Amino acid sequence: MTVALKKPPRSARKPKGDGHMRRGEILAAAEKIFIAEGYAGATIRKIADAVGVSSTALYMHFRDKDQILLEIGKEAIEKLLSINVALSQEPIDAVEKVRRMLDAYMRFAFDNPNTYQLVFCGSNEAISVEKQQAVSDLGDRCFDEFSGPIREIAAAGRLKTGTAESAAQVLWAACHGIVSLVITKPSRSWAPAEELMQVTLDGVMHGLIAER
Amino acid sequence: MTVALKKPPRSARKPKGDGHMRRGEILAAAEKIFIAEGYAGATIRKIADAVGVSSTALYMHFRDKDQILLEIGKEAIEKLLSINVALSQEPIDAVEKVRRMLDAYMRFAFDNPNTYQLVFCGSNEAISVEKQQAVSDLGDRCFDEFSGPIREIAAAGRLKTGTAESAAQVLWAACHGIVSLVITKPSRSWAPAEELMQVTLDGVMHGLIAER
DNA sequence: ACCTGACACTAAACGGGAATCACCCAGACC
DNA sequence: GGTCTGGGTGATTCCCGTTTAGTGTCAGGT
Repeated sequence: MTVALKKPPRSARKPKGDGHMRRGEILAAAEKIFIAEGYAGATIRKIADAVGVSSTALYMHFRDKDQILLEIGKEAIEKLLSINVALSQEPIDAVEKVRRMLDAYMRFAFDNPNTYQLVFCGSNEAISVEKQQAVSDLGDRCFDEFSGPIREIAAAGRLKTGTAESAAQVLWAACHGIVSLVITKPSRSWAPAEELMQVTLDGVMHGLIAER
Repeated sequence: MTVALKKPPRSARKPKGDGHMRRGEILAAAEKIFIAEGYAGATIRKIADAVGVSSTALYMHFRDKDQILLEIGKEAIEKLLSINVALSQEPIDAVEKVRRMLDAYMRFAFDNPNTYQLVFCGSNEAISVEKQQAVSDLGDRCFDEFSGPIREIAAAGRLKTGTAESAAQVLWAACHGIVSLVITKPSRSWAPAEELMQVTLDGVMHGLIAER
């Protein structure tokens, strides 16, 4: 008498996804779950089930959970970076560039709330520094694109207060502030998002940058 | 041969902390750990060990982990609220009130980074709405104290843009933005905190509120 | 045709979180 | 005495992320 199989072990084994095929499948499933249920909701087991594979299999392709989700964040930020790069090359006034970059930034956040939280509302020290290096670098490059025009403005003597460095950080932070609050505290009663973005942009631009 | 006791079971039982004494002990221990190690670092077991009691005992006094930490947050926000209340009663210009409230807000955040994160960088939906009702209410009252002077300013026709509601939210958000970024991304290179606070305040006040 | 090793994959287990269970015991009250 | 009550306990449950030890499959050398 041979060994009786105790369970149908998943209706046979999932065939190999050759090359980087499986990796892509995992990312796609993880992104779907992550967008729907956030960081905590996107568990290794759930992702694995969605792919139709054992949870261990994910570790063939990614070092750990954070690497999966940061990869998703990376792809999202690449889009943001490309918007900034495109804007920075357009032949428009530096002030207008800044305004459009910040506008794009806020819209990006509202469109990808979970990803935005993952990357910019950094689950504090939960994710180690080195792990998010790739994402961090991309964020830096976004910020570089943004601070280019700010430096132009500063060089033209049109900064009302602060240095190019602090002004860039404050402008960025003001936009981050409104989107992060609206995203993380959806139960509060907020003014319409469009109005908040508008008031933030107008207020902060006029407050920091002198009229021509 | 009788059963050997595997461990000395804690050097006898911890005597009862009568009344609300034990509750206070737990809060004190939890606060210390939470401030030092953040939300994830403050585990039920660690807190219980620090008090010298089994982890189960904490559930005698608190419904769950979040209630312990939110209680800590509550106490901290009460301080912030009392600052705001005191400021709102001083016989000074509404604009000056707003400025001082925002300044106090940012300093509070830098002084209590972990508490600030817990309350204002809300681990999204992780903590259910009802659970944080008490803290939320306190937050609302802080915001009410803050939006009082803003409404005064709006009524005086001195708002450059937006309504009293959206202006208040944007002012708050700008301050939240800078402190939350500095707190959650300490590895980035930031301008000095004093400068960031200054530039934020100046920029956002001048940008939203007309000179007298 | 046969080994062999690399590879994608697996079940099972580990350790550590929050929370719950059934029980225990000291003291108050009758 | 008895009984109730409330703070206390160890063991247990459930779910995490991650690790271990192994299994099936296939390409390539002989």
